[in-house]
Formats: sequence, structure tokens, C-alpha cells
Amino acid sequence: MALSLIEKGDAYYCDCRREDVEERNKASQRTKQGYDGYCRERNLEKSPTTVLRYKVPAEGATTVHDLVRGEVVVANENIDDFVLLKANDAPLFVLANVVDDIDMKISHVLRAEEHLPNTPKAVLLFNSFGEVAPYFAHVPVLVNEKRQKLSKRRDRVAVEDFKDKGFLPEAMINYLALLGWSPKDNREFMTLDEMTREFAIEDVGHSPSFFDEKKMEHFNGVYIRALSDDDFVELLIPFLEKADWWQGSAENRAKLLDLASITKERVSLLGQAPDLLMPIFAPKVTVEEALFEKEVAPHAELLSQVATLCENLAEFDAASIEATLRDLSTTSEIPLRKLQSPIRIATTGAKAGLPLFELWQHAGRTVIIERLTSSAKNAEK
RNA sequence: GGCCCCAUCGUCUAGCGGUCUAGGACAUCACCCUCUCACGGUGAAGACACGGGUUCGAACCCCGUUGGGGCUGCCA
Repeated sequence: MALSLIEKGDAYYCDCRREDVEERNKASQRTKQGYDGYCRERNLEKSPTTVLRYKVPAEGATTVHDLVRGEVVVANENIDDFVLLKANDAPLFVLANVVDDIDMKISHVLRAEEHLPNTPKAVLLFNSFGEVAPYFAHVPVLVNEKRQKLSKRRDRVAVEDFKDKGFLPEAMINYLALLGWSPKDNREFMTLDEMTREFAIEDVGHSPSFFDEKKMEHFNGVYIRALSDDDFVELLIPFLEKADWWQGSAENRAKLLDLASITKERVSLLGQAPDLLMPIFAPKVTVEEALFEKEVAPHAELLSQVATLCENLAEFDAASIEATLRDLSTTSEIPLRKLQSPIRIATTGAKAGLPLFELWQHAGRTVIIERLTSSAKNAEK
């Protein structure tokens, strides 16, 4: 197919090496750096050292009809005679692209903005082949915090990584769709169905967008909270299985279902949930030394007091636990918010986490009492 | 260097000549709710890059400047 261009006078063979061209450009003080057209009229025959070049018209201009950018006009004098076929007859990207597109009767070419500078060449080729060029649409690229085009090498953008962190596909799609595009009413949360229905290529923006993982995480949190408890648990299991303390028993799954609603609203990534659940399912919790000394040790007496209270409870459920602790708060005149801190740290190892009463209920009375009393003992040392 | 693209809060955006004292969302801060944290609620701070035009009137149109990105291979 490419050879037909020679007959039409749209292509010619060239044996210039890169260095030759550079030297000539230097010598002639040419401002342009590319190929200088040295072999255009030499009528070289094909040989193992010749490439086939496209003969770009000296005059005129080439127009790319771009659905997002409008008409992009480039003067032909600014387009170098580009290589079509390598010396070994292998076709180059533009050529391969164009014949492929013709072959497959492609109507629209959607690709990143970075390809725009080369598409006049493609348009030239379509014309030479007697074809009407397809519609092009060059969408803006995504950039990193330094405003550089996102690259696989430099930036961590593998979808697998996001999946491993606990991003939901739906949330990610929703967020990504909003980079460079927004629906007419400027709303943010939409289903794939709504997006495909309302999307129009003409509406996409012209400037690059920063890929803001923080905002995507917020989207993810909203999607997670919208999940049913069952679905949430289902999606959570693979993340729990990475923890050595997790036992996938039916009993534990039932607990998980109970805890789903209070867990959902505390995570924006599924990967954050195991840390929250750990004090319930792990046999032991560790309290950081400095934290223990500062926040727990001074309240050793309270710890054993609460342990005794727990022991005497008829039912060890959230409501009962709450009732006794509120009583204790009243009689001891320590606000509940103050009172819960040392016992939370002693039984979970963290200053913040799931609501304490539910957490205790699901961890179980013996476990909690054990953690309370051993902490009290440690504090006295 | 040459060529191409782009330019509204820190970020993603709405805006397509008058309705803009520029709207929303994320992030930030404050307050409220509250057993911690979160969720939720209320509020605050925060932008039309600059300079010329055009026009009765410019964030919106034109030109230039500056800034950013991209392309510039016998890579894809």
C-alpha cells in the first residue's frame, strides 16, 4: 500500500543518516531541526540502506478536525518529510495506524493530547490514500503534582495498586470520569449508566487535570457507605485474610455483619478496615510503651474497677456496658469522654477507633477483662 | 531551538457578553452533634495569570506577554 505512494509522487527513498542531516542543518544555519528534504528529488532506488519517506507538500496547510479542540491547522512547511518504512521494510507508527484505521473503517479516533502534533501527518496520509480522515478527539492528559504527564515509570498509577488499597471500581470510574468532564448540572455522583448516557466528547475540557488521590478517596468513602452490610462484608474479607489474626469462621462473619455499619462510616478505603477490627478479632493487642505510660498507667485503679464491673454484668452487651460506664461516670464525676480514654487504649492499643461498647461486646467479656486486668498489673510495676 | 496544545480558589470544576459582590466538590480551619474517631450539619478562608484591544458592557471574543505541558526517532 505504501508503495502506491511512490507512483503518485507522494513518497521517495532516502539514504540519509541522522548524523548527515544534523550536519547539514548545522552548516546551513537552519532554524528547524528535522529532516531537510535532501533526497526529495534524487529518485533513489530501494536498497537495504534506504527508508521510504513521505513527501510533504511544500505549500499549503493541513487541518485536523478535532472534536475537542476544533480545527488545528499546521503549515505544511512545518511538517518534516517523515519516514514511512524502515530500511528493513517495517512500517512506522503513523503509517501502520493509518492503514489499520482505513482497514477497519474507523470513524473516530480518541486518544491523548500527546498525539496531536503527529496527526497532521496522519491526515496527509489519509488524503494520499484517497480516504477521508476520521474524526479525531484529543483528550487532555492526566498530570502529577509537578504538572507532568502521568507516566507508568515515574508515577504509581497501576490500577492493581488502587485495588489493593481498597478502592472500589465504581468509585474510581466515577472520579476519573470527572477529570476533564462534568455533566450539565455539575453533579458529582453518577452511575456508569448515567455517565455513558450524558457524556459527550465535545464537552471535555482542554487542559490537563491533576489526578487527586485524596479526592478519589473521598468518593470511595461515599461508595463504601452506600454499600449494603452484606456487600461490605463480602468485599472486606479479602483484606482481612491478609492479617494473620483473622479466622474466617461463620461466627466471625456474623460478628462482621453486626459491625458493618459502624465500620463502613469510618473508612474511605477497604484497606483501612482491618486496623479498626483488629482489637476485636486478634487474640492480643499491643500498647505502645510511651502511650501506655502517659495515658493508661496513671489510671490503674480505674482499670481494675471497670474489670470488676464487667465481671458483674448480667449481659455483656453494648447497652449494658454503656449503662454501667455511664453510672461510673456519674458517681466518679469523671466525664465519659475522659473515662473511656484509658480503658480504650488498654483494650485496643489505640486512642481512637470503633465505638467502645460495641467493640467490647464483640471482642467478648473474657478478652476485655483480661486486657483490663493485665494492664492494671503492668501499671503497678 | 522549531512546531502544537493549554491557562477560573491549593486541587477537580460551573460559567459559553449583562443574572458574577464568580457557584459546587475535595483538602484546610472553626463551631455543632457525640463514649474516642468518623459520619452528618453549619460557617470561614480561598480563584478569573498579566497587558492591550473589541463592546454601552468582558471570566467569557481578538492580539500580545508570561507561565505550564506536549511533540520534535529507521519508538509506539
